[in-house]
Amino acid sequence: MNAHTILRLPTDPRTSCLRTKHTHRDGHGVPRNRLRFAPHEHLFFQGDQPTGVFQIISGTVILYKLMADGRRQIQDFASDGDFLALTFADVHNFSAEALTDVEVDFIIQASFDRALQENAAFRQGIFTLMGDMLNASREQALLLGRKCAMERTATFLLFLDSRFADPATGFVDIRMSRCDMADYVGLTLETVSRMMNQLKRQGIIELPQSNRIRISDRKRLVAAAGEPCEDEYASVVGY
Amino acid sequence: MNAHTILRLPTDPRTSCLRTKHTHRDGHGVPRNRLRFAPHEHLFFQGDQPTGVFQIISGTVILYKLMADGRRQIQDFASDGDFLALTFADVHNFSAEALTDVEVDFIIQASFDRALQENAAFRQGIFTLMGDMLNASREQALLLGRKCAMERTATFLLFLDSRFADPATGFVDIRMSRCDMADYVGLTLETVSRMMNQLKRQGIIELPQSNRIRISDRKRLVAAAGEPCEDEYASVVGY
DNA sequence: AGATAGAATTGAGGCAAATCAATCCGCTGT
DNA sequence: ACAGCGGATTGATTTGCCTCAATTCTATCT
Repeated sequence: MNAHTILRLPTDPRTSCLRTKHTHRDGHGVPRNRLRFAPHEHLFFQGDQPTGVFQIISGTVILYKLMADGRRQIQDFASDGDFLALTFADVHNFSAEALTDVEVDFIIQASFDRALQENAAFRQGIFTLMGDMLNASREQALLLGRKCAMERTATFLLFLDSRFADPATGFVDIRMSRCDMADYVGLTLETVSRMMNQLKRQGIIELPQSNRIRISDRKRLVAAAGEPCEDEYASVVGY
Repeated sequence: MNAHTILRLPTDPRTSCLRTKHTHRDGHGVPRNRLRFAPHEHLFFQGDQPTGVFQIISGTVILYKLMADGRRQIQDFASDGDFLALTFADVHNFSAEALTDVEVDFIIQASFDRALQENAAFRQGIFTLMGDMLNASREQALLLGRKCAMERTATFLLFLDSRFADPATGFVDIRMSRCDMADYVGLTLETVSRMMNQLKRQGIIELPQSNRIRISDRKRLVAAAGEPCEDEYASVVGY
């Protein structure tokens, strides 16, 4: 089942005050508060009112949407350097849950807005990041809308490798469960497990433990991921 | 079949010069060139190098990605007021094709970047728009990853209604084919057709012609679209 | 070491949507 | 009015993934 019980423990305001370490300032002079979250704690819930922006210092955060019956779609696994809650809406329209121990810097909305106004380099960085997030989301839409189970799984493993591989050994320590993977690629956990073990049997990946992977034949894995339209035609249009 | 032959007629530079009407300036003082495209013409292709930004004045543009074997995922139906090609990457990673007759304003990259630097109101508008696009894309991911055929179709019809309904009559003139719809919601055209006719038989929508719709029972259509998680818990967290 | 629990794997069967195929419908042009 | 064509609809069948269920594996605790 992808449906799962979500522990919606309301974060106690007193506790969250305790979270706050002393305010520091980043390279752009923006004041930040360092916060910590344990696995399964929520940074915010869908429906909450945004009060500021988070930047992840360490750890991984799951961004997801829920349906009424518990079906879950994971939008992203955010990690070091990523910004969360870059919204201009009046409510968050997804939830953010710590997958691992997480350290984040919290920037209150007013400080963030001011930095955006006054600091061109900061603004450029945020713009680029939003563009990247949009690209990633649209790539995920292609995966979810048009790829088969094996293509989805292979694509996801390439994503994991690009984000979390140990540069020395090439191994990826997978932090999320099969259910989390399934809820990201729009399959069931059983199907994800089957596809991964099929890739292992074919000698495309090493899977010494269930949460440890290495790509042993990248070319074949890329092929299994389903190729994008390669005949990319660069039209020479002189507007 | 979702695979379809794409006419990749390279836009002749001379032709595209002829497109250009005289430059005018918008309310922010940004220079714009009015361009026109006929149905099936491309504004740009996946893989092209971005040269500027488009804003749609009238008509509808399909944004889509292709896979090597022709599978297509439509990302968005962009219409009046929408901006296209708001990218900071060095290549477009989707294609943009006119669905109807289209009028757009083209803003060359340098002008756009300057406006972004100098004009706070313009910047705010673009920021908000990018946030909206990201939200829309993530909502589509939920649809593609976790909704069944009927939910997808109902959701899409609500989207059509919200964007294209005639405010006087409530009717929507559907401009795209069943194949286009299917490539947006990740189904086949046959399944989309079946779902729409099922909604018609149930008295939820009127479908006097195949390209004309009116919602007659919005409540039931919303229910058929699959409800989001309504127990949205607004945690009172005082960071 | 043995017990226990949670996660992952593996198998068997069912079902929703895809595929394949045949009309049907609404155009356009003659 | 009629033929011809592309798109939409409808039906029959297949299939890829889901569902349900049974082990197996791994980690933790006593």
